[in-house]
Amino acid sequence: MRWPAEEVRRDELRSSSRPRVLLLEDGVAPPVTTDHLEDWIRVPAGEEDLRARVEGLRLRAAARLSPTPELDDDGVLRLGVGWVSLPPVEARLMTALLDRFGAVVSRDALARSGWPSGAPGRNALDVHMLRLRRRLAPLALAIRTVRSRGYLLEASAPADDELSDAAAPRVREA
Amino acid sequence: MRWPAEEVRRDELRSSSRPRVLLLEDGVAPPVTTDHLEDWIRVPAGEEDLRARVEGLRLRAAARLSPTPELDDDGVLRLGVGWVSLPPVEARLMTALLDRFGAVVSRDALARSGWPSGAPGRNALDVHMLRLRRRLAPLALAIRTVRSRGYLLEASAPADDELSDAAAPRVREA
DNA sequence: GGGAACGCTTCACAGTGGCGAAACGCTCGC
DNA sequence: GCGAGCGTTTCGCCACTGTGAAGCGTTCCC
Repeated sequence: MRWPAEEVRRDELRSSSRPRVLLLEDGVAPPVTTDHLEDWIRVPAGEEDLRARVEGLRLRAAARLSPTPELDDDGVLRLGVGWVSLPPVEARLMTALLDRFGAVVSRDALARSGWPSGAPGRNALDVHMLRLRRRLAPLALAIRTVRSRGYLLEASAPADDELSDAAAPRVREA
Repeated sequence: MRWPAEEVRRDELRSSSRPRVLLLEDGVAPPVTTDHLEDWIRVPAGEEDLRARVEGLRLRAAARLSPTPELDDDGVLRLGVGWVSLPPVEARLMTALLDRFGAVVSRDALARSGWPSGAPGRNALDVHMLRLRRRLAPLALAIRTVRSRGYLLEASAPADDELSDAAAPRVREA
């Protein structure tokens, strides 16, 4: 969109939380904003530069809609503004889950990830998954069980999704 | 900073979650990232444009992290309107925490920062962290323990929010 | 169909070690 | 001497981890 010619449209997009790139006409001062979904570029500009601005903005907007949790080297798991600290074993388990975020990770792979030098009793994994679930709840992350296959990490669905779970189709492999 | 000449420095800043503006040299492709704390501009560029990029980034960074406390050379720590004075050892510890505001600082790093010429007993650090906590409380700053990892400095307000918003069942473990 | 086997969840309990906190004593500058 | 800063000792709680076992629904097999 053009700026400041299309100021009205900018405000509409802003109020509906949609991303936008302002094309600055010559001699116009750049707007300074804290809005993460807004960017600007002075025209004329290279095709490549414009594309980079749009693409970067698109990625950030997507990341905002389905935020990916990040686990740093100190065992701190961050998602949005919140964070929790994970003890060593659970941090390693979490790494395996994050590597395949949204996909199934087998119990075996989890055990190898959590205890690289040999797993303890079989039940240890179960207990740690339970503890991880409880730690993750405040961040709106959920670990789903895929029976006889493994576990899957995903963003916690809103409450209504969980309620329908009882009568819902089980996640099964075809 | 320049790009891609200073790529190493870019990565350092990224990993410590600090904002940065990349100055693109002629003919270089712009980087596309989801990092909210990074921006870029192609040089040569107008002084005004550069300032707008920096200022926008600064505002976003400030909005993301709460206001950053400042420690002067006399051991006076200021945040907003309030301030406290820190004795030498605690001032040095505070420097280490501020350098990585919001991230975990290991006990080891803290000990090296607090006692550059060799650390005293093991528990001296614990006691000083306790004393720091009490001094920081009036400024609404909190030092969080990340067990077996280190300590983390943050604004103390967020914690209350998180506790109150969670309608979760009380989670306790023996 | 019905019972046994299986897979997962959850609780209860114990050992180990990290950390919090108080109390005490020493040193240094005013 | 007095008070602030600093370090040590000591005690105790609790986080982290692993084990055993109960509960429950699903799957398998006769």
